[in-house]
Amino acid sequence: MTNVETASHHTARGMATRARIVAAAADLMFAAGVAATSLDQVLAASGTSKSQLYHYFAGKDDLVLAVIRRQTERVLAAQEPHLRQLDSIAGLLRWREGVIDLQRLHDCVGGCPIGSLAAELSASPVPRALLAESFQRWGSYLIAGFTAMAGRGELAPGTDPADLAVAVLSAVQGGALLTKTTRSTRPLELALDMAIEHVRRQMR
Amino acid sequence: MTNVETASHHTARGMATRARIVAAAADLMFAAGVAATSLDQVLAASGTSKSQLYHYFAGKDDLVLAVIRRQTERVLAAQEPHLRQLDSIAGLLRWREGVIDLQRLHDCVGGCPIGSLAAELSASPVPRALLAESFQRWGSYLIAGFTAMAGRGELAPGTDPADLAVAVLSAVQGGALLTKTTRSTRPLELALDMAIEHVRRQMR
DNA sequence: GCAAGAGTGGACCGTCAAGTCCAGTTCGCC
DNA sequence: GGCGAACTGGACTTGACGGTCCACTCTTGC
Repeated sequence: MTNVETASHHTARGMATRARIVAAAADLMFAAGVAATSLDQVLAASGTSKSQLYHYFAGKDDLVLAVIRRQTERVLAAQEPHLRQLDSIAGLLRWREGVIDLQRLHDCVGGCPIGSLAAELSASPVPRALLAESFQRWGSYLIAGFTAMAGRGELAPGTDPADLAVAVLSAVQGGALLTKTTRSTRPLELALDMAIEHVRRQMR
Repeated sequence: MTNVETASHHTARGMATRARIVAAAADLMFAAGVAATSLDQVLAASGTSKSQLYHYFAGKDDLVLAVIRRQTERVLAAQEPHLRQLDSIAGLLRWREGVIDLQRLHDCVGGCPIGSLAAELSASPVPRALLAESFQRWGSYLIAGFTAMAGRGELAPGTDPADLAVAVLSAVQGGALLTKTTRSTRPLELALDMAIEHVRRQMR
């Protein structure tokens, strides 16, 4: 009954309300963290009431799962223009700019929405599994690009696109964490430079 | 009056009590996060009472600062055998093993103690500043190693040891985050491999 | 047009968190 | 040994939080 993305029993108005709740929760949790965000804050920010929240979600934990899904979609959507062209150094460099611009947009506050959720929630099994899946989805775009490069014979034989993707993602996450701690885009820039150099090094 | 590491007004017994509180808090917060750890849990785990905690700390925020300091010391101490020999690829590889073993020791739960605190606390100015300092201290060991390499002419001219250190630290943090999310040491291994390759690339 | 059920508002409750307070004990020092 | 300060125990206050409940209003399908 809860946690339904598609309109099974829900009307258009209901879905809109649900979406408003998730959007408000995602913003607040991005800014302050999951634990530091109360349901009352979410209700105030979304202009809804307790009964509505519990009409659409089983509880806070369930809402958090919806937030994870939403943030995953948003992160991927924000990179969408670049994600499908990660099959060349030029494409990776364009993606690099996009990722860094995104951090600048938020003044280096909050870091990576997915990464922040992962840091806070990966002690709990269910959110952790969902977040692992989010990373995997993100990584799949990198893997697709690297696989295309390998298919064109641009990658040294024996290079595993999946391993390469994990390394690059690690660089993004670590760079984003240091960026939000130091309030400077520099760490993210350096980490991404390293990662792209790493890819280039596998080329031949 | 609070937050005194050295024995200004405190007796040996008092300092021991204080240390027990910080130790218990650090362990609990490492396992579950800062927000998810209550003072009552800390008291129970340390065998102390409310009045003692508030005798040594101004409040939870103040206790958290002490926890940051303690975890920083612990992380650096755990790497101590390797930290002073980061001036060669061989030294970096030994350090790599140490870092990975540490994650294995905790079954990939919790990630990097400093990184986890940074992810949760870098929205608040005071903890954030302290954590930035912790990263800088950590990085200073890397910088020392790279500077020694540069002094021996092993690094390509124009290579900035500080930039190199930030990139390597980013890899560790990102690798640790993915490691705790996927419950596998693989991401950390791949990230560290990439980072060390990155250093090697700046050589000669 | 009229049920049935989706959607809504907000009062209410139990719990547990941080933080306060005070009375009592131990310690360090003269 | 005795005085003051450090130290300790735990009852207590206050408030916020997640969660429940019920009365009420819209929407929709027939």
